[in-house]
Amino acid sequence: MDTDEGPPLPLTDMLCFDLYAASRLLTSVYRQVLDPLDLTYPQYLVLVVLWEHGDLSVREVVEQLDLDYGTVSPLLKRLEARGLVVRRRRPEDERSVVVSLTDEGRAMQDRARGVAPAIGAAFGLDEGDAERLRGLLGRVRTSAEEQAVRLAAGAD
Amino acid sequence: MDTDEGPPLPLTDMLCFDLYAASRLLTSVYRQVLDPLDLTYPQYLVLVVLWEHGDLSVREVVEQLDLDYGTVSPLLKRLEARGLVVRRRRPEDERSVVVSLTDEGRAMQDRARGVAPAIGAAFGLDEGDAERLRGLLGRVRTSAEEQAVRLAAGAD
DNA sequence: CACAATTACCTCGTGCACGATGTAGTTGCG
DNA sequence: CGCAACTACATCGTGCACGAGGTAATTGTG
Repeated sequence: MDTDEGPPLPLTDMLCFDLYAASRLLTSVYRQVLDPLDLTYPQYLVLVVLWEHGDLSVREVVEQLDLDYGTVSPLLKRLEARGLVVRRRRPEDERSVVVSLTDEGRAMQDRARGVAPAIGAAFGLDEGDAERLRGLLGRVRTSAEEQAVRLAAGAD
Repeated sequence: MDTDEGPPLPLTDMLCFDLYAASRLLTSVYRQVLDPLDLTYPQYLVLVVLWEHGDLSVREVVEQLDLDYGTVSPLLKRLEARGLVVRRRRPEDERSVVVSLTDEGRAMQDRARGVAPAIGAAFGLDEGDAERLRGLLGRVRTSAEEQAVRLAAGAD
């Protein structure tokens, strides 16, 4: 057992702050790039998964983005108000709502062609380092997921 | 000729999503750990910098956390309402507001002793990988900062 | 001294982000 | 069938997070 309490500012706190700050900073780069398209980063993410997968239920969007219904629901409402997507109840299961791209939503894919390169430049990493970063983040996500479950179980 | 526009889902999009998802996930772990203390993650961050540096002006808190006045101001207001900090106008410069810990704010440091280890477990990285991740994130932050400036200059 | 520029801070509006709660619609089971 | 359990969504309240816009205090300049 390790009773060491570590330095006054433990690495984990700093590491988490780095992650938090880097995430906010990249969102701000997205903001600048997406501003001409009048899109936010989460809205862009929804469009990305729709461009890739076509029609999706709200549930599937929630799963793809790992977000809450309470976040995605009003987000889709705004995208629908903007005319980029439509929401329809599925006839064979009236609980389910299918999200589909409109023509304007599909056209947005062309207008967003410059987004990824600009973000790539923001990272400033070569392919190897980018892959390394992805690997480390993937391990963190897996591990944090487990820890979240562990804590939830412990605080029953 | 090179008409290659890259894969349909470029790595940068996925990498940024990984960062975004990892950041949210770790915040959710913090949420579970900080919930008994009735603190949010940004509130905890403010306390961390105050524990380390002692009295700070609002400006210094903003700089330490790389946040906006519009974010920090109400955040400090809530911390003051909870009795963890006090805000006083600096007599020699009435524009400046000094944030100080109360006794209760200092006492919170003891109660928060378990936070860092729990977060460390969430990362699930050994010291070497943690350092590597920090290094990569540091480079991303530097590079994204430059790109942000570049874009701001380009969109004048 | 006047007064423009700057600094430090606050407030407001919009959009996430999530937990809690509510509500139709569907399924499972005696 | 009757009805409890479950699923898919929506809504609400709170707290960031940031841009825009405002105010008071200080500094710089002629």
